[in-house]
Amino acid sequence: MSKNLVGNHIRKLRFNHDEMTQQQLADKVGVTRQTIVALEKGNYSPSLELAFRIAHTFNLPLEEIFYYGENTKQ
Amino acid sequence: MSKNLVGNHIRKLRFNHDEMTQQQLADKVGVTRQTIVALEKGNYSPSLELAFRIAHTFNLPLEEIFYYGENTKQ
DNA sequence: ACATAATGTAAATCAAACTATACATTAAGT
DNA sequence: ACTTAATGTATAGTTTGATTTACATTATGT
Repeated sequence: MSKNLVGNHIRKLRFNHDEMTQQQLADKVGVTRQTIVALEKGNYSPSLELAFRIAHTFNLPLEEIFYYGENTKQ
Repeated sequence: MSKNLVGNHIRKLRFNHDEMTQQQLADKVGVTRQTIVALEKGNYSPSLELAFRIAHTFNLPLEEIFYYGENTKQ
């Protein structure tokens, strides 16, 4: 329950960037693959710190990856 | 330990916005005053969800309030 | 001098992010 | 047919964000 209000485009971005795998992204940002899986599934929203690291990895502003709103899908 | 790598301008912004008190900001974003205190002190970085709510309250993009880097102060 | 509002600090507890491990499924290569 | 890489799913456990409560300090107003 307690639905997550933060969505993201991580999955899409992985494929736009070199077909990066979940494991590769996990390694780059310093978390486990399970964390990436959970984020892509939308199970929970990341810490701000992790969000910054992911944004940095994709060379994008944080708000182009993560979005906040009632509508889960943007 | 485990120093926090995310800083913010919350305190500055409170005074730029109507001299908003910690309690008022806490109420607006739906947390307790202690959470605001801890954030201003830099004790930890907020959840991404809370970061979005704070940014929304100040009508600013998230990255103008929160920043990531070795240098704690921006 | 007294009251009140805003802030600082601290510690116990709760809730959510994140880890670790494990196993199943699908697709691609040899 | 077999192996390997990538992904899906699940669950118990650890870490850390956030709450709650409580009390101290400083400034302002009366």
